[in-house]
Amino acid sequence: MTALIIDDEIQIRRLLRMALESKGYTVRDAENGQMGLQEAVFHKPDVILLDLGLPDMDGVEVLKRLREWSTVPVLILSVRDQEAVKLAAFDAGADDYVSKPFSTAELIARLTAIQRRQGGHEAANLQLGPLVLDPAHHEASLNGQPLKLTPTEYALLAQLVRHAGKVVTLKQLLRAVWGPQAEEQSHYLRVYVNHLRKKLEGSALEIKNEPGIGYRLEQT
Amino acid sequence: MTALIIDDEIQIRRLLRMALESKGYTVRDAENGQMGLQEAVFHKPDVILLDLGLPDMDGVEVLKRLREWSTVPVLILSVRDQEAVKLAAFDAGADDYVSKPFSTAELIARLTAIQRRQGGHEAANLQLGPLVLDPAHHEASLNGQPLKLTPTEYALLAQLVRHAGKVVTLKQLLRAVWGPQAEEQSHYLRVYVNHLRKKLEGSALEIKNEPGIGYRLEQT
DNA sequence: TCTCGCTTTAACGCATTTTTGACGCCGCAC
DNA sequence: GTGCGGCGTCAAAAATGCGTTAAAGCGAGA
Repeated sequence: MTALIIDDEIQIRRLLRMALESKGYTVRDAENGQMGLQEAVFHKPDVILLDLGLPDMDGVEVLKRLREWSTVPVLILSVRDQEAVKLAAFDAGADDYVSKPFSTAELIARLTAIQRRQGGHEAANLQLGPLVLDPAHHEASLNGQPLKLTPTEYALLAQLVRHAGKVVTLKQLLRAVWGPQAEEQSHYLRVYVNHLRKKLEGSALEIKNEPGIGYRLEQT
Repeated sequence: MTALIIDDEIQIRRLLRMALESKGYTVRDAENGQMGLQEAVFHKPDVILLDLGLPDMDGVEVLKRLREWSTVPVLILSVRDQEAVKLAAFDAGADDYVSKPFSTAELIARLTAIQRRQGGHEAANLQLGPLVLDPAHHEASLNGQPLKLTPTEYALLAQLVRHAGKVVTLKQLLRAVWGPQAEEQSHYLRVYVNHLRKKLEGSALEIKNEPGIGYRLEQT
């Protein structure tokens, strides 16, 4: 379970890091918006703590950019307590908003609440027929047999399983697996869908293509 | 989308009811814990607003009982702002905690955030009679049957459905589907309208031509 | 440094989709 | 009746997207 802290004040980062690590989180941090977004793309944290007052760009802007491709839970930290700011943050896709100064215990409690809610989708095993994905360990099994997948293969398959039976657009898949800058690189998908198809051969699962739109994972 | 308010103060219930109804919620309410739990069992609301200071039982106790069988999102309202109370509430399974007096706008924003996370909010489908378009998945269905459309066909039909019953000019259609540089290429439309008409055959929908002006999608 | 496994890039044949062009029809003006 | 413009239909040609395979990069660990 990893958390990403995006805040320019080092004291805050230290305080939060200690609190989170004591709860078993792996913590990464970033001191401005740009670096925060990069971290998010690269390390795919399970939760993000985002300060609104960043030196390089507005926190709400960071959140908007993030939401273009990620649904990771985001808790906003801010010294500003004005209603308009709060509403803008929630509107941009924030999950919670805590004003500084804050109680770390309450912060952790709110974080837990967010992740518990997220848990219904994420923490529990993803399952579709004979295929089981374990997000905690990035492992998969098919018909009870372990299924060996590379990290990229796993990420792609997980995305398909989450929307099992429904079409997932090329852009959605590329954003989720390779990041927003790879939105147009649809050849990645051709290669990796091919890998997955081979590994799913003989099972009741099939990855179908909807030409020009995306892919769909189906149980036959 | 229905909300359940559990609070003993009638002013609060009225205030919340108005705010929620204006946002399109169906609202039910209860003035004590027992009735609240009954309502929850019987009407299965999509979200619950729970006051901690109830006359018959402690709000946290209500929440615990509720969590024995339900995972419905719960937002706590309370006059008490002590940390210990908050932590107990989160620990019992609350999704958010708002202290009275509160801003209704912020409350609604927090409610929306919770429900967004829950997945209750889904992108609005375009619908016209037996035809449903799902923009999130670029899928279409007619009379419940999936309808196979190429990307261009989908884009054109979506444009017509958005202006269902009204004439859409040739230029508008061409700009929306093929881009502004194709404004004059009205022969594209002749071909694709033809495709769509064939695929809509037998349904109650018809694409009519208004000579020299544009096309109109009608329910017959 | 070498090896191994994973990711990225490139190339080719095939299927589908889009574009183009041809032709006939209808309604309207002359 | 004749000519004309916009429309409907069809089918061939061109373009695009997909599946597949293999080789070239790349980084971590021996």
